[in-house]
Amino acid sequence: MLVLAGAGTGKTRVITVRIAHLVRSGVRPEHILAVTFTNKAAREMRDRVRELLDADAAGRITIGTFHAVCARVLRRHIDYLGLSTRFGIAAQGYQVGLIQALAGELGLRDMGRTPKDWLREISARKNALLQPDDLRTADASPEELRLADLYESYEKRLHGMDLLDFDDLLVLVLRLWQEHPRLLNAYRQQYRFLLVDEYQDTNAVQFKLLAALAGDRANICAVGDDDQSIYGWRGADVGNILRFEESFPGARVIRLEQNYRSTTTILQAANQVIAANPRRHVKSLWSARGEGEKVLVVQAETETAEAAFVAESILDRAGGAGGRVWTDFAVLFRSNHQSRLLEHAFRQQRIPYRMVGGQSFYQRREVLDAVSYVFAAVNPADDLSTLRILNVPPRGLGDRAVERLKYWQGVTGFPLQRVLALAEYQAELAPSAATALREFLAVLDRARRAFAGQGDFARHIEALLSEAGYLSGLVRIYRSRADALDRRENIYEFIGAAANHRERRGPSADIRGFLEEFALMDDNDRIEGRKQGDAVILSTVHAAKGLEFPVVYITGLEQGLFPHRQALEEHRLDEERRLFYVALTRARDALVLTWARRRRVHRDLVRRRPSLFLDSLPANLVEHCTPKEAIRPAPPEVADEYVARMREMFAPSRDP
DNA sequence: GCGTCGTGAGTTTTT
DNA sequence: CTCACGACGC
Ligand SMILES: [Mg+2]
Repeated sequence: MLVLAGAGTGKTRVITVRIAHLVRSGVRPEHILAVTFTNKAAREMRDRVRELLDADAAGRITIGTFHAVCARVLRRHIDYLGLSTRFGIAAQGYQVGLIQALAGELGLRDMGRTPKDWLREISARKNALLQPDDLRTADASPEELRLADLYESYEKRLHGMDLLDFDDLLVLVLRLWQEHPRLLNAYRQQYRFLLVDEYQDTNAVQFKLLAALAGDRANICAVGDDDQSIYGWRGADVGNILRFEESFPGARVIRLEQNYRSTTTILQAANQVIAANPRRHVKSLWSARGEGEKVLVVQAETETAEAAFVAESILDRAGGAGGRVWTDFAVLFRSNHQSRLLEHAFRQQRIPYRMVGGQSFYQRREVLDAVSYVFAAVNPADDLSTLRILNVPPRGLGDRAVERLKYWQGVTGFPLQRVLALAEYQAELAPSAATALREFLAVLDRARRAFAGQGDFARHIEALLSEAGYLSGLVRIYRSRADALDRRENIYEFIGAAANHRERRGPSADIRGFLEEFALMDDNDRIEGRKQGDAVILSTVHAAKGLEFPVVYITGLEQGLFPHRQALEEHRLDEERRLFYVALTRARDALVLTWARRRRVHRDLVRRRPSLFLDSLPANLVEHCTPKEAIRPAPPEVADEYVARMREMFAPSRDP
């Protein structure tokens, strides 16, 4: 069954209700697999199932992202493919480091491509199920051949260190099932009922995984909306949802047309925007929620004024008669960096805020350093982590020491940590550096043994970072004291996440389980205290998928920003428009769209033009204004009351 | 040969 | 703003 329906029609609810229905009609919860797009969505789904059924049943259902579910499969069975079940997961920052090293070795530096570019290319090939050899066709360009080489050594090195990247999690499960039909059969027996949310954003591998698991029985329930496909850049294929009936013959397609979320104004605006896209399933969405406010388009003079306006406007609306709390407001943007200015404006106005999703925490240098210390201790074969932390803080092991290290590795073929321990190598170092090196190795060794035991690994992490001189070295690594303290705080967030993991999982939890979870999580889960509390939500449009808010601000609606410059240049506007559609349809009651006439880009102040998406809104539903006009002046009596209250606050106390 | 400081360049979206 | 890289002083 496919539920193909527009935004706000209750698609996700269909899945939870169906799960409850299945269990009530006698299906064992263990036989149900529900796949969501994010970990947060998985958690929410489990919560809702718990409400509909009970905690026991909810706990026995498998609910998770493709990546989380696949990681579990590989933990049990990846040895069938000749890889270790003790694998670690390499997050993006880690992959970038590896590509950088390999690009250097293969002479691929300075080719006008960043490591991230290479990585994106490799990831695209992997998700299309292409092996390096598949790229080496007779008519392959030199460029493609270079990519094949890089791809091949990347995988070899990664897997040689018992590490998998995100794509591997999916690709290797598929390979596992293809090469071992008996295993596949066992998983088919296990997962007899498949439910998939956000189906429009599945990619080729994910589709094949589902098809393999469904088999002939095809007991699959997918929900999605082709208009909300926004991950094409990551290999997602809208074709999966458009071809559902061919892929799963006999499947029913159900359409839902009532939107329970938005006012008719918001819905009509969104409908008109998305109507400009070709090749889509046209849907006639309607809402019984009434007309509501007009869509407000606010033109600010500068990007700072734009951010200030958003903060003031929220303050204004929150104080109004609507009885709004902070979480009723969401501010959405195209790119992560746009959050900076908004955060600053919110801090100035003392408005509490919270970023949704994001990967920036894991990509922070100090967090990656801390993770690398733990990786290097847990897995002595992890050369990349070892190299990363070898001279952090400075131990006198600079370029020359690393060059000699590589030489000896070439001679012996040992992993780096073993080379570092060689007397022949150490003899080439300055005495002070050799001493520091031996201490470094001893600390890693102690940590390794500590992690192998059953103890509290959060404390072991702290001990490791402390004994290695990393925590105390922060003040030397980073110029300013404030910077060092900030970074220290982030490292303690990492340690706190470890403690938190152990609290939840109990004493049987181990460091590998924690590292896996930490790699798969988003920042909100990584950072304690980011989770709860009444606060305005800041989010990229991508990360806001599946969420809804009473009042939504969409900022930076300018040519080049939203739609993004590259999408404009490469004529990839359809997905940008879907993204705008997703943004619009997050709103229940009110929409405020903003842009700035001038904006600082890099170092220059640049004149901006309004987004072409603004032109596609129905004129009769939109009101244009400046920040000043958008914020209602307080009525006189409110102003009087305010003045009176201030007077009272500052009046001399009448108490003796 | 190591470490620090200054300069300049680059910034979509995420599991 | 943050990172990578190169120049320069130790
Ligand atoms: Mg949904």
